[in-house]
Amino acid sequence: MTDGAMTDMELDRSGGLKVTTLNVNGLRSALRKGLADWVEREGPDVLLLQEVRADPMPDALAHLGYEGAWFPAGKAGYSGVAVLSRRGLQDVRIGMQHAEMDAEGRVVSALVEGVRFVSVYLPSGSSGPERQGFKDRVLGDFQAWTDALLAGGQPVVIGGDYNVAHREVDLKNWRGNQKNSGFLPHEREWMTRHLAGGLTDTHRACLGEQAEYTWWSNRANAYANNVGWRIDYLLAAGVNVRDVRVARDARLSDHAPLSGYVLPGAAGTPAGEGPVR
Amino acid sequence: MTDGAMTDMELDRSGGLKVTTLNVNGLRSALRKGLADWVEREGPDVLLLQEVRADPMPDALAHLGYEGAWFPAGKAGYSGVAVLSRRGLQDVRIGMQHAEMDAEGRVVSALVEGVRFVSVYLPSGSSGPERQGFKDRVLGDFQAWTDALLAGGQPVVIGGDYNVAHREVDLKNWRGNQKNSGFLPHEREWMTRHLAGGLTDTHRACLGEQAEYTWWSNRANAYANNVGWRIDYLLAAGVNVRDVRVARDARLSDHAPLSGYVLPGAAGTPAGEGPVR
DNA sequence: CATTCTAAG
DNA sequence: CTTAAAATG
Repeated sequence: MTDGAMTDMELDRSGGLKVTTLNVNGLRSALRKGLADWVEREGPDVLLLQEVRADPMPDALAHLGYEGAWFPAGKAGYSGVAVLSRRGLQDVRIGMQHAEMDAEGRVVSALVEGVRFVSVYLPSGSSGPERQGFKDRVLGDFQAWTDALLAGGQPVVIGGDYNVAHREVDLKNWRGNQKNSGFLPHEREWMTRHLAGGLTDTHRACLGEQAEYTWWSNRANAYANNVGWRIDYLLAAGVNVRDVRVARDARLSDHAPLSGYVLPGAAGTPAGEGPVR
Repeated sequence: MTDGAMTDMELDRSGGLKVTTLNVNGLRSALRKGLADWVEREGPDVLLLQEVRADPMPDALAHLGYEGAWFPAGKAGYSGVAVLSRRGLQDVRIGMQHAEMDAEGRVVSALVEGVRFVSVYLPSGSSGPERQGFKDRVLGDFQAWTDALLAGGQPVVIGGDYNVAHREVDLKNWRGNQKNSGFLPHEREWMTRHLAGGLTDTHRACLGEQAEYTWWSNRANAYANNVGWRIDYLLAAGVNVRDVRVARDARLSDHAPLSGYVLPGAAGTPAGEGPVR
């Protein structure tokens, strides 16, 4: 390798942390579909899981060197998040001190090599007005929680299923979904404010204006027809996340894994610097 | 073929009706496992099904010429019986005029070529004292119902899951099951009285004292180890049922199909005339 | 349409 | 252990 600027293909990742976020839609199901092999092949240092839908499974990836911080929901088989790491795990924080969110196991975080990694699973509103009302309330509360987190000045990476597509490019049929949960105007505006609070949408920064989805409904032939939504995010503050990509072909759940490289020593610089409209 | 007495292997079955009884443990499941192919291959004229666990499925075997009389339980996905025939179906009787039994879809019958075919699914008592109490009560009521049916003098074939093994030879571990539902002394005595009411246990009549089971638990390796129970019966009054056999290898559910040939013109003669101790 | 849980066997 | 349904997404 030569001195000077490196292109994306020859990016120096030594010393960085590879991170993957994935809504597993049932960890046991994802394991049946080959999650362990995928993780072994891809080798993320940090794994942020959502919809674990099981009690803590410390043995699931222990043979690959991962330890975990688990936060199941109060109700069995429902929701639940985890942070797994093969580079150690410090200062685990269970929940976000929010009775309703924490009853459903929706936020957990831990420090890995000085970076706080957050796994978050924001509620779906698609089952009805009651859950949409819950979602609307907790979006504001989650924003307050991240504001406080960012105020600490420590580097932060948030990975998770937000159940919100931000912009028209983030779902196939944006016109037909303007009245559907996940692409409601106030949800999109909330996401804009969330990012404006100091978080970079690292996937969009790497993508430019290209369409790329992270979730496809199980109904119809959504996956085959690529009728998807980008509702999973890797957001970062005070740290660079490069080479973000979606493993569309992994098929470990109805979501695709979203991965990137967290590079040290770049605090404060938004990753990628792509245009975010 | 020569004149004179025929051996079992050269039995003349022309003009007879082949009947099969089978607890399908979910008709949709049995269809997935190849029930339609099995029926096409075996060609029973009358099919007596138990634990249908579905709303009536008139299309399931219609392509093979079967019409049916269905009696689902009030509760979806639970119990349910049916009589299917490819030789026509007359005078269908739904239930046994017993509120509790009929709420659970446990008895249905119809006339085929002058013989009344009954499909019955007697309750299991294995889930607890409440259901055992129910079972104990309805055994007597079912006996009263068959007494009345037999009093009519018409030929009758009853096929079904009785959830009772009659004698020691009818289950692998009779010693260990003397206190378990399905082999309780009073259940066995009830079965003795039931048969004494004028019904022939046609399978035992064909078997002699040989052990042969019709059900194997899904737990452990009951099937592989042949740790089974004979709890499904083909009982007959006023008609001969010959060549009764268990299709152990069908694997359409946790029960095996039990089939025999109902021969006409033999009213009043117990089938097979094997020793019943 | 897929997941997990439950009730039932 | 297996089924089907229920709740949830």
